[in-house]
Amino acid sequence: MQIEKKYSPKNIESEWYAHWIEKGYFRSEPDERTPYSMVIPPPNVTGVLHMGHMLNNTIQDVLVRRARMQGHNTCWVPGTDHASIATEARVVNKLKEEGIEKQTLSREEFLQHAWDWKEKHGGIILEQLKKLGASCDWSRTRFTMDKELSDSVSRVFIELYEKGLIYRGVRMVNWDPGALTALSDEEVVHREVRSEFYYIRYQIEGSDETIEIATTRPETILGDTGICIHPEDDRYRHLIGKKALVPLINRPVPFILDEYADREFGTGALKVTPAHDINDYQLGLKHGLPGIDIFNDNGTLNEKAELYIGEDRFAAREKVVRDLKENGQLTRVEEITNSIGFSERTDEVIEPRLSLQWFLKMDELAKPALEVVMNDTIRFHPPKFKNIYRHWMENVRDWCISRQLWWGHRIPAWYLPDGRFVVAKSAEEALIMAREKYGAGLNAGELRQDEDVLDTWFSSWLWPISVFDGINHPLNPEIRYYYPTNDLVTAPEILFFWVARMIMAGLEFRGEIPFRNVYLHGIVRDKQGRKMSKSLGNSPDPLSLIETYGADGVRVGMLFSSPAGNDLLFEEALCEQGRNFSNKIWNAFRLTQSWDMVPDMAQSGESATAIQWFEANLNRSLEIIEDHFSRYRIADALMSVYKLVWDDFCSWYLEMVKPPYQRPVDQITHRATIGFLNKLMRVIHPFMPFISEEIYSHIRDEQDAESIVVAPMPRASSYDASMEGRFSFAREVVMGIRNMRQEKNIPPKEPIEVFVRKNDNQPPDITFDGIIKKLCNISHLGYVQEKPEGTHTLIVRSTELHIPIAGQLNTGEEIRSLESELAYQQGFLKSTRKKLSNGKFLSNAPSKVVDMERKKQSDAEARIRVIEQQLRQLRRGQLS
RNA sequence: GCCCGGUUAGUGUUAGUGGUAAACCGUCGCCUUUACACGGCGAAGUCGAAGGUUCGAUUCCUUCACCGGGUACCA
Repeated sequence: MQIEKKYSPKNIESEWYAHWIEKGYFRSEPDERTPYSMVIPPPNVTGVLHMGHMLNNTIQDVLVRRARMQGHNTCWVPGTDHASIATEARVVNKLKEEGIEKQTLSREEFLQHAWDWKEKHGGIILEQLKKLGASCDWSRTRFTMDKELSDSVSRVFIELYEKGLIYRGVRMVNWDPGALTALSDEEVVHREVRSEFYYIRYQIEGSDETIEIATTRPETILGDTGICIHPEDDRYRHLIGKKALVPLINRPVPFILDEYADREFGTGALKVTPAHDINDYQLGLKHGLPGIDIFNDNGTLNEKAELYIGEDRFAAREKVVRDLKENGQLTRVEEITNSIGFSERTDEVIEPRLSLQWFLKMDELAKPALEVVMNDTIRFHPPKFKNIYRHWMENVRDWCISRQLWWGHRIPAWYLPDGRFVVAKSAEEALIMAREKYGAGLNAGELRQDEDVLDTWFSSWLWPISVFDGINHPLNPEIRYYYPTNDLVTAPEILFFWVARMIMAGLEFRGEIPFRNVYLHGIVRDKQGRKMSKSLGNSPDPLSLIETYGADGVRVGMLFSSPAGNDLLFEEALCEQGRNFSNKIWNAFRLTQSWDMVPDMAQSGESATAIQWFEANLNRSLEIIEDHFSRYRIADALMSVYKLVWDDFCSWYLEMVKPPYQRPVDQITHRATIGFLNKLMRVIHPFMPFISEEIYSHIRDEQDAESIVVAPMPRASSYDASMEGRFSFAREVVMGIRNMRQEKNIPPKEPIEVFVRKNDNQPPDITFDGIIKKLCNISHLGYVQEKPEGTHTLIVRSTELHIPIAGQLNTGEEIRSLESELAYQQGFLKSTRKKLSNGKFLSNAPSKVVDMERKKQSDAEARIRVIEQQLRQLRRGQLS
């Protein structure tokens, strides 16, 4: 068989993926096996694959594939999210490009456009995930606005309303003047910004006196309805009962006394604008000040502002400043840094605004959801996120769930003409309910459904339940089998948006946690640590990465630098490393395929030892890998696999058993080697699904599973633990000799002789002697009592290796290197001696440590003896 | 401001430990050896700073510096 020298993943990957789908390996139906279920964090339906998705889904796929090979009935449910704000904005923009304004369309017409857009562009990302190798059960693909899922949303809305947890009320909300909707607290991102701090002089009514007030938002003076001063502030106490005139519009406003005013900050006097600041709002409530809302929805000023009507708030700010300056009421301007809220979606500056919205009470939902995380019923990986979670949960405020948008789940509330309302599943039920409640005479035309939709997260929080239809049909066999899911893999960014709320929903609607483990991975950043974004243009195109390095290579590259919870500084070189690893595996395979196997050939002792050693090593590594997985240390698990394959299998094992050029290999060794390769492919399959399947398909036995996807994951079994120690000495010898060859310029082809002098009275362990001979091209390996003449000496631990060297090269350099080694050893010896002569050390340190110290001392002494002896000899030679 | 987390080789990524330090990548040097140059062999660190506890601290404690995250207030 002719096998390419370089592994090329391109066709292999797409063919295997198609094959897996055709065989239905990713499909899951409830059966008698233990389930392993997981839901995908649904990407935005209009989204395209970016590096964050690649990382997120690679991790999930590793977990799922491993669970599948461990015999679980695995179900990874894919799907997408309708993303109200983002999708609506895109559809609005697209319509604008076609010359259609949203306002000119009816709700139904707009939604038709939105659905068309979704059908056309939605779910591209899911196709892209297939390129990555994601082993989702595609037959279960869900969308948050599917019928079942939408029904689930209104059902829980009604239930929570009836329980009194959902209420409607006027509150100060975060208004996004770009998206024209209210947002929840979580959708506001606070950033420190350099701002101007304006000092403005207010006239006292009926007097020449003025009072100075500082503000960062001078345009809001037009909504001022009071001035707050501290009750004990002597500077201003005399003003009580008087009124100040709001500059430019001369509205008289009263002084109020409240300890909220900070005497140290600004001028100590605070303007109160109850309609546009949460603290002012509370002050206004407390002291009976009216609120004057001077802004329109889009952030322009309305007629209540009296001035600059129709102008944007930032333009109005400049004009207010200009006009105040002109009339001398602006006394000075300072630079300050303050924190400003921005919309997470549109990046508009959030306008705090009084508004009638729907809210969900959080206290009762938060308590049990906090408890299950703090007591590790749900485990966070890494656990450091527990603290952050607790902090949020303990300070959670009610959730504003209504959005002034059309794309999403419409709020199931119907209003009577007088504003009273009912909450019901449908218009029909609403009518019946309204008649019962408010009078039989009502007709359908008099009821109007709420215009708003629900926050997207109000559907996402049900995701682990609703994908199995567990809200509408709580006892259906699927939800009972798959819920709770096992693991959730996501980014800490959405810990509150999503994870916390899923936990609340799970406990509230199922009485059970939604998942047992939450794996939180970092953000993919570029090499300079910047978040990858379209506008920076610093994100590589995931699909072209896959094209270049293969999905296996990219997966490995992403995972290499991705310890749990830490951000990942992505470099393309990591994918290159992944690709190189593919190639290494490929060539190991190629080597085994090039061997001629002769059935009746006797197995060499070296091969038998090599097999024993690798068997032990493999099991030890499997133990380590299992431990890493059990602690969700996926990058570490991969690193262990990488070293097992590259170092242990390729660099050591294959070199040990490799037959000389064009010579055959015996049957036992051949079979064992293929068996190892088979196991290694299975261990590696969750990380590199394609190349492992390709190689497996060539080497599998008749009785093996037909595909590696469903082959059993090797498990660690008991092994000869002494092998490791014995081999590690042999490895030091081999490395020492290789090193010496390089230093002395002895080509690998030239055979050498080695005479070993042991400096202890133990019989030598010759287990690896044959292998050492083979790996170092040693023609004769013997044990001696006396150091032979004319040899170069290597010291491994306290054993001397004497190697005759044809031409003595560079004695001086050798002396120098021995001298520096001697100095190091002497320093080392000195420190151990110091310890051992310290009575306190001997009496306080555990005896194990003291023994170790004694062993170190005797080893060092032995080494020093050998070095000194050799130095003497070299110096003699130099003199003569 | 408060609360977490971090600082270990090269303005890289991370393990780890009360007994003079590991891995990956990168860099550099040598090697085109018959699986693989997408390869092989090798080199380089006062474990952020200062104190303290200890026979002994990179590890435990305190303070500080810097970085990251969360969160509050900021008129």
